Amino acid sequence: MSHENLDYQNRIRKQGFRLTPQRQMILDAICEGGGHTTFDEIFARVQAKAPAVHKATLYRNLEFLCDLRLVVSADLGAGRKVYEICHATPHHHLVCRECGKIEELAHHTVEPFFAQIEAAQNFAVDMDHLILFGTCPDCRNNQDKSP
Amino acid sequence: MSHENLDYQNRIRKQGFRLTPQRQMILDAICEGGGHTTFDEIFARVQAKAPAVHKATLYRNLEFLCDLRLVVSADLGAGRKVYEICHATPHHHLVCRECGKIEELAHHTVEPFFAQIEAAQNFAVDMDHLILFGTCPDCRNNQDKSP
DNA sequence: CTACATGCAAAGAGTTTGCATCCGC
DNA sequence: GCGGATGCAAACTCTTTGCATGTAG
Repeated sequence: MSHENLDYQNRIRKQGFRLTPQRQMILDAICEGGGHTTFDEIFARVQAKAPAVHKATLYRNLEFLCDLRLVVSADLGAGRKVYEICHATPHHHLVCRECGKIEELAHHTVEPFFAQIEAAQNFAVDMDHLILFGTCPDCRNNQDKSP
Repeated sequence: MSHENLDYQNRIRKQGFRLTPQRQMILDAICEGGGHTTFDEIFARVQAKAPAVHKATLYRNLEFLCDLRLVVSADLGAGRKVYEICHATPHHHLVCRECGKIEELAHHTVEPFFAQIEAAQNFAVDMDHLILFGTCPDCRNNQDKSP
């Protein structure tokens, strides 16, 4: 989940914006999440390195990085929101209602489903970040054992 | 989108809860939404009839009605949350990003997709209210005409 | 008459904004 | 040095909670 190959330095500077240490640390902190990270996790990681960084700066920069499409955010509902480095291929998530664990769902699994909706109803679904709730394999096992 | 056939009076009273005028008005107001209604819309409709009804009462009752499964809520992300009367069959929605229009998506279209995920990853998707964003047929036509 | 509900106000959490200062370019 | 970015604090919105009063059953 590295962001080194994104040429983010130039993509920020090209438009007259500045590559501040805070922005670099924030990008690093999102990468450390290994895929999806909450605001609080990012904030904790940044603060560990630079305690002076303010929450307002993180709010402003998450919006900024999303605008530049260096980062994408996904709203899990119920106030839960996660951020991750933006990659070329859209990908999706399965969120367990029991334990909160997040699994990945490949885009090629989702694509035929969207295509089917388009064929049937002429509605072009455009979700680069689908979130599906349910029960993960582990929790399904535990439920079977203790009904 | 009537709720008269839900036997909601008894379903509330059976468990020792009370059928207050406020609760009736709130149920009515959700129905008026014709499918999905935001908190503010419900509040405005209730206040039009009874200005004394407090926001806290609406918060408490929306949670209460969702607990009793008389109402379901769907989180559209970005702070957008809608409520509607709960019906037997789960149903899903296609939301147009351009015009905001909401179309229905039949459950039998969605079911095989969930089954496929379960077969592949052993993850039991449990969404009785899937929301998919995209572009509706009308807006797709308009886009073609003016690129 | 009893316990659940309501209205009110105040507290709480999460996020945004105005402004002086700072610093990348 | 210019203009964008930061840190700070205050403001703001949205939601929840405690409590006295009201009222459905």
